[in-house]
Amino acid sequence: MTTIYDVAKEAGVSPKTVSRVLNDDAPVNVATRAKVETAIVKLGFVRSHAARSMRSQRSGLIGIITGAISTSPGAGEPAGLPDIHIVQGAQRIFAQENLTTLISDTGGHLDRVPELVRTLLEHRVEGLLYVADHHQQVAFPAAGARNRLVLVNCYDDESTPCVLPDDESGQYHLAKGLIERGHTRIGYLTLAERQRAQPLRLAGYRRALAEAGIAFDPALVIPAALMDPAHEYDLLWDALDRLLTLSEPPTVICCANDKMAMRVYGLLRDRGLRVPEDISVAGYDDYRIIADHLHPGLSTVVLPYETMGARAAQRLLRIIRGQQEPGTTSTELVSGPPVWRGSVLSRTANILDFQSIGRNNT
Amino acid sequence: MTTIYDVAKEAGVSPKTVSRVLNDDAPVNVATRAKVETAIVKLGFVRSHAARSMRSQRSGLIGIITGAISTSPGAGEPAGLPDIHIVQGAQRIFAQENLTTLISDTGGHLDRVPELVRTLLEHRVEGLLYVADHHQQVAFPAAGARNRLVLVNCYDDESTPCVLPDDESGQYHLAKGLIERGHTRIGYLTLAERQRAQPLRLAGYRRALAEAGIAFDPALVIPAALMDPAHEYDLLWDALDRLLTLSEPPTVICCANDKMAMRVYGLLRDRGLRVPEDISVAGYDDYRIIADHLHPGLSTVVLPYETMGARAAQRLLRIIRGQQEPGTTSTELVSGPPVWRGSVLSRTANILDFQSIGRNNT
DNA sequence: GCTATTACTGACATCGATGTCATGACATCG
DNA sequence: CGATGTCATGACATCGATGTCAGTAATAGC
Repeated sequence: MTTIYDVAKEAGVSPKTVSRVLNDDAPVNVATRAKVETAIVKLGFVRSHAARSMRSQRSGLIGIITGAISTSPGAGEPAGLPDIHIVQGAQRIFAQENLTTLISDTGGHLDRVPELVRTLLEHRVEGLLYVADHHQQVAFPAAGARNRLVLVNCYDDESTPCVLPDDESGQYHLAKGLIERGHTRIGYLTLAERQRAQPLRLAGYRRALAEAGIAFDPALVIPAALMDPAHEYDLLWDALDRLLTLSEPPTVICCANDKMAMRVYGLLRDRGLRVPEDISVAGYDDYRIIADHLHPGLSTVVLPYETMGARAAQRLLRIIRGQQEPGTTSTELVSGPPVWRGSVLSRTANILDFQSIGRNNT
Repeated sequence: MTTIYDVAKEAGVSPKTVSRVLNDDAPVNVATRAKVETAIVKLGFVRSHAARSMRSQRSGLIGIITGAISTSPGAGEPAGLPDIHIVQGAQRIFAQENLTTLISDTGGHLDRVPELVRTLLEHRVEGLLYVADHHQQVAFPAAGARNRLVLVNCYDDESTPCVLPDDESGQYHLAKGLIERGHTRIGYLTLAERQRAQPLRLAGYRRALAEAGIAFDPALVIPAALMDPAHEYDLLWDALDRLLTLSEPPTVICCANDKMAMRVYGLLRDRGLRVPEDISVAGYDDYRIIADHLHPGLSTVVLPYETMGARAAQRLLRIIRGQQEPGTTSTELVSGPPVWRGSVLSRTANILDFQSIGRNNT
């Protein structure tokens, strides 16, 4: 590899002058600069990041720890949008700031995290992002990075700064939108109880009902997702059956995520029900590949992973740069709007029209 | 940051001895080693990668250039499995070898590639992987990395080593499997003509037909995917309509990818056709989120991205280490098997049964 | 016309590790 | 018992850049 010394010799100047040309540090005579630049091109010189960052004590690196890249197929994937989108959003911000991101993948083995953190620290990352694959509590072994760490999609009990999805608000706005569209019997196939998002979303659902003066009916809310996907299908079939055989069945079914909604499409079709003419369906996540391409398109709630990643990145930058945090709270919530596609029928426009459709097809 | 000098002072030894403990280079007295290790823990010492790699001339870094992370929603996504799986496979191999991967994202801007390459070279990556988002020809500006570069999912005209999906074989085995299941009229909704995979897959389709002695009927093969997804939907509807209104319509429809198959599910349902009782459907990619969760499950062909990534990584390692390449060819094909799920009806078991089903529902 | 800046350049030390070489204390061998 | 080898350790140079400081020449200010 050629060094600035080679370049200096070639151009007949001192190494320091080459450095000045490279960094545009201090004034350099145009003729000198030209000579140096010619030499650089001629020798194909490329700066050594190692030498540079060693001297300047700045690595220009940000570490991201995630399981996104290797959430292996088959491993208990906790249903939801792939967290790679979070990484995406963060990387966008860091790239703008000329920071290189060093992405470390857990490969699904959480016990490898301390090792990964160590590697990142060896690279002298200036900050660290920990990205979880779903909203959860974690105990991140930050070892020496505690004060330049931001958690994304997770939180801990040490008030480490974190960025979380606003599950309550998301489900609230979805339910509110459904009510505005004339639905009052809103079925809800939920996540497993112990999923962190679950009580939050349920709270949002109930808030929307309460605001509209609709009584909460526990029979309409059934858990239909398990951590273990193996038995999930039967569970879903059963939950759906319970909803549809109620004496006063729902006119719309909210699903805990888009993947579940996709299955519900199939199950409803098996029962001879059309979406949305006979029954409306909504999801959660706005998992584009599903929501966009299902037919009809799936109404759902944006799980704002990209934004969360970007926010976390901005927050980390503020911390690194020693700027005062705007608020004093460690938790930052990011909410995503509902997206309305064909899967939800509006019953407000013309009730009579709806009834005639219903009569023809039930 | 503490250095080995600090550790040396704390432990009362020379820096070199600390280095020896760290690298387990040369024999160190157990008592000395203990002192050093204690000092390391006490001071929270972490090696500097920069200094290390500068001296040893080994970075332990591999660069990966991809658009995987930021194939932004909305940008003309060329339908297919997200290339993140390729990165995944490669990273698995590199992690085994204690190499850290530096993932550079094009952010969808191909013109940023030279800049990314430069950054990677500044980090003195020992090898470079370029990952494309679909099977295509590229002109990669390798600038100085030409001899430690492997292309994945793409190839160039300079015989750079590359790893590609075996599209011919994939479609061949799918069609062969369909024929074995009693299908002879096999509809095929293809990719756009200029997609590299298209002629290859068509060749596979025709080879299977030829081997079974079935005449090729051009009316059964219709392009239904565009590079621009905006008009794709109408195109697909029209293509499907043409297939279904043939005097002798197909008993199965092969789609260019799983996403298209998902849409076809919906369109077929609109026409009152049941999958697979009335018509079978097959996809391509084995995009798990779709293929697994559609109802019924989608029969498709594995696009072996994870394996391709791993193979490319292994190949790059061989190149870096100066080991002789096994073959002399620059191109390495990786084939993926068909996966049979519920969307394809076997007509071989009992033809009469099938006919009765058909009569009831047509 | 003399001082105060500014433009431009280079010598040298330094960042934090490791490679090379030297050295002393023992152990082993013939 | 002397020659040789191994263990254990440290002094010193070095990797490739940049920060500090110094110095010269040209320009500006009064």
